[in-house]
Amino acid sequence: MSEEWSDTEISTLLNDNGMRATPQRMAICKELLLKKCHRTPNELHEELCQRFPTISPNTVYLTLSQLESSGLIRRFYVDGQAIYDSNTATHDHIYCRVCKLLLDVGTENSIHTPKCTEEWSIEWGTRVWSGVCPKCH
Amino acid sequence: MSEEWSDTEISTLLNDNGMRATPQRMAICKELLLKKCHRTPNELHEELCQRFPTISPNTVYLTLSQLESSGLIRRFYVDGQAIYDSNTATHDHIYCRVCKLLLDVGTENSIHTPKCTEEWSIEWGTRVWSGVCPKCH
DNA sequence: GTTAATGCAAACTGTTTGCATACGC
DNA sequence: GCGTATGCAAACAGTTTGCATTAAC
Repeated sequence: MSEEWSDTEISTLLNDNGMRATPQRMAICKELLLKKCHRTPNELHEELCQRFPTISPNTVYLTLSQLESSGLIRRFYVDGQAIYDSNTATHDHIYCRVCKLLLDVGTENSIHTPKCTEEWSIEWGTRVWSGVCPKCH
Repeated sequence: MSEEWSDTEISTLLNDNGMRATPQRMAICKELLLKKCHRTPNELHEELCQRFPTISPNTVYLTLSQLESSGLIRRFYVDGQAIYDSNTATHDHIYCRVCKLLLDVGTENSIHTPKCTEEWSIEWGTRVWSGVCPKCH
């Protein structure tokens, strides 16, 4: 994936995945896909409100759900809060339960799905390490 | 930990962790601690309602929260749902997104906290593999 | 023109809070 | 008896649903 996507490329990507390229969706994709980042639905909604003052949470939730179904983003939960991650490669996270900082952790050893899951069709997985970051110590 | 705990042992365990040994809490501990299992707060509440018809969700949530603070159980989230796990050893899970089956996965390789977290104080972590189980295939 | 996306509102679920009563220590 | 735990109710947050309007294809 290139760092800079043109509107046309994003539009094509959406269409290829059966989604119409509305301005709101384009903005969501720019916000999420262009950078490898974590966002909660609410964070995204607030960011988008600056450009689309009338955008509804509904639209954000629906779009995120469709992007996830298409495999373009992943979803997991920390402290009961949904987190969408545009880094779809298998990787883990560390989470500071004090300041809520959430970081990717590099996996120097490649991550293998466990042996006993051979009969399962595993789609993805992430581990969240919980603790306290250096700053909050 | 022995498989069979006496009421006295559970009572002592609670007191040692600064909690009073009420009948409701004893029941929660018997349900959760005696077996290595996963429970949602709501599942526990429903089970306990059979013996304590007036027990409130409040009591269940509070007790679970205190047990977690004491490190006697762990909490993580699947599909936005809190799961309490009485197996406090570091281990992972596989989750069937169709039938909601949740299983432990043995970790034949020991799990090390990642290198870049040396300055963090990591308390625990679990990975949840998502996919479809053999039955639902 | 057909069909899907949007925005608004209301509903819903899981969880937390406030407070008076009951009970473990 | 002191202080925490309980149960009830209400509040709350995140998310989902229903539906009429709008806009992409």
